Amino acid sequence: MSETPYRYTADLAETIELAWQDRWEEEGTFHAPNPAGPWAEPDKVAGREKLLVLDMFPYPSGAGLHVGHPLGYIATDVFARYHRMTGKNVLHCLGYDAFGLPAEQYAVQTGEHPRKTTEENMVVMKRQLRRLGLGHDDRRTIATIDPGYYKWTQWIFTQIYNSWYDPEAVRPDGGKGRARPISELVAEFEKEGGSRWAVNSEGRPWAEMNDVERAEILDMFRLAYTSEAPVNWAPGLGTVLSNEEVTNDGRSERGNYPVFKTNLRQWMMRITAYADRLADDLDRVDWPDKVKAMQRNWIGRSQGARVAFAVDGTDIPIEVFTTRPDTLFGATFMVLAPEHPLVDSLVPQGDWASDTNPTWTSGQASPAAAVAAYRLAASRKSDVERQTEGKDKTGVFTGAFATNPVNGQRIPVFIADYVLMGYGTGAIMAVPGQDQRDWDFATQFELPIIRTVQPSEGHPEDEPFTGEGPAVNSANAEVSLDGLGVSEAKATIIEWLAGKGFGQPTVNYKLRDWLFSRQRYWGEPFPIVFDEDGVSHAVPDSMLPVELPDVPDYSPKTFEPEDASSQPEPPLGRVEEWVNVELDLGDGRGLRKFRRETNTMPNWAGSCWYYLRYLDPANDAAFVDPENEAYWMGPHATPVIGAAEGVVDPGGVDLYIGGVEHAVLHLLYARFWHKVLHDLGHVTSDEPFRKYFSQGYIQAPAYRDDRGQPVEASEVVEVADPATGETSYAWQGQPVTREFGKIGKSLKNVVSPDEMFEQYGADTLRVYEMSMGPLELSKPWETRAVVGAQRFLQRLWRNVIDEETGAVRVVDVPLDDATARALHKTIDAVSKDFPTLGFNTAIARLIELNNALTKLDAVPREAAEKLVVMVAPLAPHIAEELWQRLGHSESITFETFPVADPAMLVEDTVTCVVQIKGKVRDRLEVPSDISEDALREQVLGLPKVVAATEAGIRTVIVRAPRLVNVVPL
RNA sequence: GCCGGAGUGGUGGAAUGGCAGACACGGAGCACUCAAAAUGCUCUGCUCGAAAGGGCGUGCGGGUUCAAGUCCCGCCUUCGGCACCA
Repeated sequence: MSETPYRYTADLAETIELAWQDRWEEEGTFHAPNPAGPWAEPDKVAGREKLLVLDMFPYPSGAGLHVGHPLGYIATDVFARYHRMTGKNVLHCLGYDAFGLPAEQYAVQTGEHPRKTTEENMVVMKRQLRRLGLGHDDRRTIATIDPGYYKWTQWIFTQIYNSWYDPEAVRPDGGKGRARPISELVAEFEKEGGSRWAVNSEGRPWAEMNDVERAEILDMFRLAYTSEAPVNWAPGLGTVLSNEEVTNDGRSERGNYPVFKTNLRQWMMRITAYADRLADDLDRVDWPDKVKAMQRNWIGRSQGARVAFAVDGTDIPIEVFTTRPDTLFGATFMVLAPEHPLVDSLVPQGDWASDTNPTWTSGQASPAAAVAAYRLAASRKSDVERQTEGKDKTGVFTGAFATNPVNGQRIPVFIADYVLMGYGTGAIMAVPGQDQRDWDFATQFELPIIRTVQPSEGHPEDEPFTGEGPAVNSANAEVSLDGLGVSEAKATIIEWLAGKGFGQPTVNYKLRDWLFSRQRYWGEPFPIVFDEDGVSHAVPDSMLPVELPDVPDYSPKTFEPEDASSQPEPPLGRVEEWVNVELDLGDGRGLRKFRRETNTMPNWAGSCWYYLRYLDPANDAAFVDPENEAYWMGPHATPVIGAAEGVVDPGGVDLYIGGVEHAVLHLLYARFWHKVLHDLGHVTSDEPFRKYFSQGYIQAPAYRDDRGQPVEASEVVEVADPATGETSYAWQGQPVTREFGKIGKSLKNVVSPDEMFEQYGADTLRVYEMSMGPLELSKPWETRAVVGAQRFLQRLWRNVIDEETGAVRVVDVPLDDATARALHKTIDAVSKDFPTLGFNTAIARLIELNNALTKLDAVPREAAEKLVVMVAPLAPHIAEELWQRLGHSESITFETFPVADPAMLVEDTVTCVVQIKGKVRDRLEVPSDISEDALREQVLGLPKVVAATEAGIRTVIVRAPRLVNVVPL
């Protein structure tokens, strides 16, 4: 029989934790009231501040959670629980991003319906999350695979499909450019003499066009449209991918399959229309600079000019984009991407001109032969090969010459694969004097180099100069840039070019439109049907959702991963009775025959708007009640900290925590959808995530044997060398090497939260994870160290409960002065740390206070109660239990967080540090309100100071009351 | 190559320009115990010293300052992101 039957052990923790989780569920403790909609409880909303705290949408993985996953969930939970104690109406919940590749791949292998495995995984994950004691509003746990959810995903798609971007329309905030219903565009087309009109390629006006022609015109405007364009095709996956899903070595982010560029008709999202707003509005949100930089980089906005170069023998000029129009006088040749559509019309018939430099011809007999050979070779090169070639420039002369508009010089036109068709105009003016790549090419092909910016002193002769400097060699009869700085020269030449009709200022972006269709089964079907003319139509709202049908075979047709010539075939295409339908779309044309779109949406679709559905998940009439959206997400009265003067707050989720791996993909797509919904008047907020915080990762030790293969980490033992005391590691008797890496199956280093619950309890796990270090840092997991968190909670428990009798042992006596001061210092520190996510330092302060209480003979009730309240956000179960045992019947959840008494924060006396020449030499207890003069005098009288200043004193720095620095002569 | 972050004890980490190393893990010792575990207490940056006390110390080299982990300049290492982006 144990002598301490009431000790806080893992078993007791489990009993307490399960009991409180049941009670929270029964009482609906974390149900957050809504102002409107099906769950309207306006009286509970009134007079309280709101707070919306969310985690990134998780995928319910079949392996369950490991200890790295809950880091962010615990952090948001602590934050949310803290704010409930400050009286706010806090909404915190979590759903499932349940469409996804793993379930589908499992289905392909086993024939098991992906819905079944996904739902099973969700059950496991739900259990694990509940066991953590997260204060989620469980009514709002949505899943993207529910038809009731994806009905609204499809509805949003039709909203985007039925919209166009009007760059001239004025927004409520005064800016220009917003989405408008496509019906308004059609109305303008139909208006005779209206401000907008359209003609098709044959010159026929709107009124005379047939349906197919009109659909083609509208596809040029719709924000969701189909287009035949080069897309990323991964034969090994059997699907196409967005640019964001392709790694920089030309492989799929998921599965690491080769990706090829193929021309296919696919669904696209016109995200480029929002490029400026997506870049500019980063100034309005509170996000890590790193993530803002990644988005800006991805959008890749650059200011420059478009300049047209006339070409000998054709009427069509070559248009280039340049960010350095000031260097135009140094343009000595041009380069087109091999795929550039003008190449064919440029290449002259017949043989090379007799004076052609032999290095330009690559040994081919004629320009046409050389170009054909080079294009073929370029098309066969993968992105990887193009990259590994690095700076070795290849290319070939087209035989054509263009004219430099500023000086009339005839300059040769090349094709080379260092110019990319996907950026700018796919053609450049080459300025070797001021560009490294052009310099390399010019050197290789013996082309002239003219410096048009004076290099700085000492700049090597044999290198291009890309820095700032005065323009040289840059004048014609009408304009001179000589002597001007780069930005003045740019402005001057652009003005001249524009006046002459040779060019105009322009802005270019790296961002491409978002490829939105996938040839997969496990995703949202498009709410789109095609009529017998092949014209697309949105399915009317009344027919949503378009439910995902069952199929005999879940796999898209996959191919040899290297088979670039293969074509995608979506699985839904095999369900003929689903694909071919007769519908009345309500457009007055009655029942007609249609074919359904057989592609499905990418995984990102469901995660682009889920945070909005949390706000009103039971609403059948709308994706979210506007009042609920305005309440939870609406703009704040004041902009975020650090935002520029005059900026309007965008609103959005008050705190969003998730991994930085979604910095570009999810966060950019969600912002885009949100802005469309904002423009169309469906949401008041202009950004989805007002404050985003990217948490670090938890890494765990992994071990490899002598062949470099990972071995099961849990079976590795630590061996201490008896002679040197150095530790090494062994697995089944063999020596292994240790490293720290991402937790997962591949490194065999998974630590499950289930093990932690069993050995320590959820509260201990929560405290340990929050105490490891700053939330934004990646930190190594150390199971051995978890015991520190458990000891803290155990001491806390013992301060309140007698381990032998189970009786409450706090005493109803007033606080002594030292305890009161320690308590209020802790309150002060902790209430600064919680709102700023400084949980590691908050825990350190709480441990200090708890240890101070441990040293008392008996713990005063006031100190114990306030400590328990402060611990509650971090370790809610033990706090609830102690709170109840201290005699309270209500949950601690809404207890008011203690407020520090400022009078208790000022000490009567403080330790003054006495420095001599900046080094600490003595200490002195002084009254905290001591005057500078009195302190100086006292310090100068100290024996050590007297001894050190025998030669005299140079200066004395007094920072009363904490520091005096005496500097002797 | 470009952009951004990080380098502090044996380990994770803490420090509005003002006592470097809070708190925790690990380690050492002591108490309790027949013993062990658990728990409690003490010590724990390196170094010289019996001690008192001293010297050194926040990746490296400079600088600013009475005073630098913190600010500035130049490097090194490392981790992310982007990358022939005109």
